[in-house]
Amino acid sequence: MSNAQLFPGYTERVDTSGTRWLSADEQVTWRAFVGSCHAFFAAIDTQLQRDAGMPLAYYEILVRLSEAPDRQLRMTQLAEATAASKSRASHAVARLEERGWVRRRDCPTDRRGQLAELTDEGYAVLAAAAPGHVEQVRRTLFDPLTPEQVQQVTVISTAIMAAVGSPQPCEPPCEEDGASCPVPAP
Amino acid sequence: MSNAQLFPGYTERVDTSGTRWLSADEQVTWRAFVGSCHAFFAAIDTQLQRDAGMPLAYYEILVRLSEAPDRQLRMTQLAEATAASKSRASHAVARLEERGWVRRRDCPTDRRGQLAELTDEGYAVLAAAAPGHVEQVRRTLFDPLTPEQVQQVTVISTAIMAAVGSPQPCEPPCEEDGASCPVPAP
DNA sequence: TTCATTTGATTGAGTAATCAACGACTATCA
DNA sequence: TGATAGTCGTTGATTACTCAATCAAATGAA
Repeated sequence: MSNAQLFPGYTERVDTSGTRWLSADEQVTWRAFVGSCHAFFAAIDTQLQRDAGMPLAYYEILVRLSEAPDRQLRMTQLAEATAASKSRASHAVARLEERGWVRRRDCPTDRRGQLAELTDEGYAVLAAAAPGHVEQVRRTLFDPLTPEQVQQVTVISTAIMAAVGSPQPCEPPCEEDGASCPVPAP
Repeated sequence: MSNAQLFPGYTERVDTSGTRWLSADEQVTWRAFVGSCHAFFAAIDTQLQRDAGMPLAYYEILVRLSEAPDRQLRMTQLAEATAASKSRASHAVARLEERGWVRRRDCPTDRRGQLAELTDEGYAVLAAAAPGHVEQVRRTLFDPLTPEQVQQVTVISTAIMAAVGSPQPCEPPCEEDGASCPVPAP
């Protein structure tokens, strides 16, 4: 295996294996992207863990439930809404249930089904966590960017989402959706 | 706790608690960003796991080692280079050592220190994994974006990194760095 | 009806990440 | 020299995520 093949000097080109290696600029972009995403979500998680005792993934579950009619969601819907596998949703809800923030109910229309329901305590915890979390998102995402850059984040995110082949970016609910006073998330 | 306080109707404003809630547009941006990052890195990990039997975090360790002089790095340097804790680096290197891709050596100048060294087998595994990984990165990040948007990714990532307060985006090494034929990464 | 298929959700095993605690060594300064 | 503080790296416990297997109920075709 030759070095030339493995290390084409950061020039934009295709080698004998047909690989379209990254150019020097693309390397910079890629590493900046990976590094910033890592640092960003680590900071989000650290703040939430410290101030609310939960990671972002759990926070998102509480948010989706808070936005749902009657604060209830079928397990499968919850999994889809949080971009998680059914297994992950099931495990996570089990933990949240231990803390008393979520409760499981039998689905009245499908005896296989389960409804995850946000408890009053869960709602209170979410409401208490929201301001600090939103402030953290603002400080590290919106404040450092210009309005044009924020718009670009939306456009770029949508393009990546489409390329990855995922359903679509998860929209916040409409106000007439029947959601019962959701916490403003994010 | 009032709903008005918790759910200010997606208008941009500050409520009585002083929280700067997200506007409707910001909600869309935030959810698109979170969703696309999640989907993107999940796809990257899926491809690497399927075709090379390792997650991105392990791939990055092999890349940093491949770029280092003598393919060696002190554990602390490796942790910094991969934006990981020492603990995480230590655990990860232990797994990679079990697979024979990395070897530990005593540091000659500091008897507390350990050097993680990429083995020939590890290098071969990395070289074999690189084309598929780079192709995945291209398909899901660079191909769907315009050159201007790619440039914006760099600028925006740098701004976020600075706001998070992390050292700086990890640069790819210069060619005169003494690196021993690194795999082109990412 | 009966049987096969699909869907809904959970479980358990295996792997990975975090956190706090620790042992070993170095550096500094009296 | 000796005491103290700091650095290097590992360990073990806890928690989280993934994957494959499983069970139960609904669906649909013969």
